[in-house]
Amino acid sequence: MDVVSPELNSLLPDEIMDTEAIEDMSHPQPDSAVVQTELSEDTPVPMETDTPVISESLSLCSGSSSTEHTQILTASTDSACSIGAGSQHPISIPGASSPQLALKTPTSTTTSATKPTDSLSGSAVSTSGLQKLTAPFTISPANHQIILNKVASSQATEAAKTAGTQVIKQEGQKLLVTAIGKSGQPIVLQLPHTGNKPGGSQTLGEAKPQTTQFKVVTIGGRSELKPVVASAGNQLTALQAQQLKTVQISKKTPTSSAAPIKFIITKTVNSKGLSTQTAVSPVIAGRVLTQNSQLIPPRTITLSEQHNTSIQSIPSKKIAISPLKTPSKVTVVSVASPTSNASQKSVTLPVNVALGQQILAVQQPTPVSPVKVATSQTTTQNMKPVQSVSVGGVGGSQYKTIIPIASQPNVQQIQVPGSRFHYVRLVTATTASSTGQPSVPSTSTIPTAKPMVVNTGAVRMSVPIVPAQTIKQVAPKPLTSAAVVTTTQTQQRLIMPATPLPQIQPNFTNLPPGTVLAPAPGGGNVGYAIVPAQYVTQQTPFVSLASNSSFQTSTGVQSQARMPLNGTSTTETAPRPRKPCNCTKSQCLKLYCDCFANGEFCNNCNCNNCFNNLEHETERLKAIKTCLDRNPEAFKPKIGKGKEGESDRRHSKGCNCKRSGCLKNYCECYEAKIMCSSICKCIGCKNFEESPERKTLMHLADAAEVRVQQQTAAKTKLSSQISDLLTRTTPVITSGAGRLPYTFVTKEVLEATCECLLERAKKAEQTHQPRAEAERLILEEFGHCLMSIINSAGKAKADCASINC
DNA sequence: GAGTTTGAAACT
DNA sequence: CAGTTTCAAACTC
Repeated sequence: MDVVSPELNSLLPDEIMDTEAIEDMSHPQPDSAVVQTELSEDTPVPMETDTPVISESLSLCSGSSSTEHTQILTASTDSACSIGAGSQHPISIPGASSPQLALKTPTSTTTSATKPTDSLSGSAVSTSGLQKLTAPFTISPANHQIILNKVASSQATEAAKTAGTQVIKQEGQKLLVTAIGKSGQPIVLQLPHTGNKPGGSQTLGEAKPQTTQFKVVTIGGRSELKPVVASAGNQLTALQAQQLKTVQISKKTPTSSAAPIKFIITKTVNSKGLSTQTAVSPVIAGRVLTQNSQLIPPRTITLSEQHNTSIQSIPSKKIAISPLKTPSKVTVVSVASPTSNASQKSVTLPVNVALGQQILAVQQPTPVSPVKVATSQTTTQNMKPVQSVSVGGVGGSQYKTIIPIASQPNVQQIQVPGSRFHYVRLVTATTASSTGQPSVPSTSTIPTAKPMVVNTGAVRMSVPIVPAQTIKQVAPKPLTSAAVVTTTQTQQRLIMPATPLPQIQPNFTNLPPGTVLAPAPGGGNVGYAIVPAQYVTQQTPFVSLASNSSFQTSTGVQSQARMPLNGTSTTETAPRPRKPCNCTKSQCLKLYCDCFANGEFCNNCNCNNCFNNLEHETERLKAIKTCLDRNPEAFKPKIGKGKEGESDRRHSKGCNCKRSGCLKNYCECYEAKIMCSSICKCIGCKNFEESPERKTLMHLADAAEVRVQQQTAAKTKLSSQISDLLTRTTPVITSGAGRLPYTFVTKEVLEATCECLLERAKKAEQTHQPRAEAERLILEEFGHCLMSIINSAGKAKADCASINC
């Protein structure tokens, strides 16, 4: 997991990147944006682990002139600010073997008056504990400049001077963010990929022939902007600079109907065991732009050895990451820096590591979308639409998409550790900007996976970790005027009434996963609907999210997205279909109903009097609220990570079995294929590690599975053989040789046979033969006919066979 | 497929 | 919080 430092985000300009400009990579406009992507096919990506120290600590501090892995970081988006004006802050990354790089951070007052108070100091980036930057640093976002240049490499320095470029690199993943609308200094951040090892291999990784995804995104058109890329050897060559693909991203004018998107940086991350990596396709909605190109990795600052890179004030903050996750691609969405007082701005920046997704969202100061939606607060203030966050990636091609959230700070993405789902918190603008503490106190977090929150004064970043989930690829869903958080695998979806029901508004922080907040069709500013995220895209007409013209541009992508109802999907990427429920009395509005419990609509179920659908929004919302009131975590997955140090999953509550011995599917633990733990209150439990009964069952299950596999293989083989046989016999039949006997019974043959039989019948009739005798004669004639057919067939075979030979 | 068993959810 | 009831899934025949 890697996260763009908050200061970096704070440096981002207010201008909205026109992502449309990057959609068409073939027609880049060179003077406003530079997007460069370099893929790293074989770079192993460290899996997020549950180790105590997951996040790497990156401290940028002046005075620490470590000879290892030091870069010059100069942050300034103001062209007037020269790199020399800033103070140099060497970054020392213990264990990093990369060449020295000095961090220049211009602290002096610059001409940029937009962010005079956004200075960032202290540990800005926390990467893996294995690797820490010892020196604190100070970045003056006011300059909108972060320049990372190699001290030893004058070329890089010069290059950095010439073009304001922010480069975030992780081994196998390189992210270049050009200077944000201003000809500032380049920012080069390296996200080292050294697995669990400190430093050392980072430079080696650059020297590897592996391809890395490298991107340079420049926001804000400045003709003087030039892509600056430091080579792996801290050498910036013209060729390398040429290799950088430049894409101009014109500033989005407010008149655009589309919701403003600052910019999105897609970063490819290789995951272990995943040899193949696909480039992230451009995402219309999320405007994820990924471009693969062979590039020499620029010298960057290592943000994280592992993919877990978080910016946090507490270096030892632990991020629980499920081992199952295999993030391979990361999309980093950069957002504009808030124009308001930095101290008042707080943004939760969730990073979904487990899903191979990183989310970096920074609120945009400029309100663009006028859509109002109900908030979790008692007030119904203007809420800015939240754009969907799509988590893509199945297997080896997961990519992370970070989409700028609302233009105002009233929407926060919430990652609930231990939850498989993403949440979006809607808060009022005042709430979001009022405190440095997380504005989502109600958001439950699992101790093992607490969101990493960095309060930099300008931007608070939250880096929550969610349990590993094998997510399904979901097409980016450019959602409209709604807060949409899309998860992929387990689509817990919730529908809330589109009609104004403030009195029954549930706590949004406890909404079922996959919740999509959408403005109610015709509901005005107060109505809202919480619908399954996937449902939104699948049932677009129903949701009518397009009511807001500001999101119309994403409809094209919406049509592409197909979301399942109750697990059913029209695409192969859809999750495994859920078993249809059979509820009869609960109206599918209680947790008895699995569909409801999973936040899904009932679809293709066998339930009676089902209210778990959009037609009963009110009832469903009430039921949801009731459930949440009873148990705020009612919609959270029961199976989560165990305690620290426990790698196994465990039931959040534990079972209460009495008669099943916890060896039947009655037991939730057993059903989840996990063993009972100390929190279970079961009696006569046999679902523990050493249980012979359990072992026996496991063996039986294994044997059964083997049998199933064998049967499947046998069926496949048989089918293949039949198919092959048909393939081989078809030409034979048509050619004559080997034709089956019935193939000789043609229409003509039948007619001739019938004529023979009729003729024989006429003869018998003419000769006044008895009926029995007539039948005998007819049958006899029929026998002759058959013999003739058979003889002809045999003769034909013989002839064909002789011809073929 | 009907009936029984089971344990979570809901209720008191 | 404990006991009881309700409920739907799991299971058996």
